[in-house]
Amino acid sequence: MSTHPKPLDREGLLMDTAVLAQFLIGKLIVRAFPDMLATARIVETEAYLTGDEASHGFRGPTPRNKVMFGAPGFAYVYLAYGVSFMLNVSSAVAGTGEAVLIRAAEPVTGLEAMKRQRGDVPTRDLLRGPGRLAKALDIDRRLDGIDLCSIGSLWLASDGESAGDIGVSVRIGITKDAMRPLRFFLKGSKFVSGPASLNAAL
DNA sequence: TTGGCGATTGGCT
DNA sequence: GCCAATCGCCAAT
Repeated sequence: MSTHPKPLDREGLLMDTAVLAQFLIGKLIVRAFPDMLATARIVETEAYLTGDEASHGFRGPTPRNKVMFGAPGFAYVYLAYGVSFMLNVSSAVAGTGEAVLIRAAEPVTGLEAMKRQRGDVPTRDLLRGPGRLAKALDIDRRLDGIDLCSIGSLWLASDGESAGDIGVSVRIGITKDAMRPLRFFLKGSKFVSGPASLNAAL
């Protein structure tokens, strides 16, 4: 039984959402499976802001997106294209509808549990892409609204290691407000998703 | 009550 | 590279 990594402090997440998206690169996401802990290092995120037409929060709070309008550090989980779940971290003070999408991560521990969820895929592809990440970590709407700053079924932690160089690009898969530089990724990581043209290490 | 629309993925050409 | 699958959400009827 491995030790449970200490959750991030909620107060420490109160910052500009685009900055939080960069802050989360290199942090750990921890999933408690019945038989083991799975952990992964976040390597790719996107910020969704107030006044951002690509954001689910753009038209104000609804039953689906209400977590975005709550306090920071809670999970906003939704189903995309009727096929894939997306994990977001709520950001900014309550009343503000902003969030950070977790797009990809590098597996660290609990590979067996994650491969059990995903089937026979290469380790590199386990958490490469937001839908794959959610599937590997068994994340769905049951986890919508859970506290990511306390030990439970899913939380965020840090192992104290610095992230490395962070790259910036436009966000993937959106059509509105498509030119904003709000996607962040760990330069050189083979666990990052998206086209090589966006991931070039400049 | 309805229908148009996705913050994607995997399979096929 | 192209595209269908699949379904919850929500603005408009």
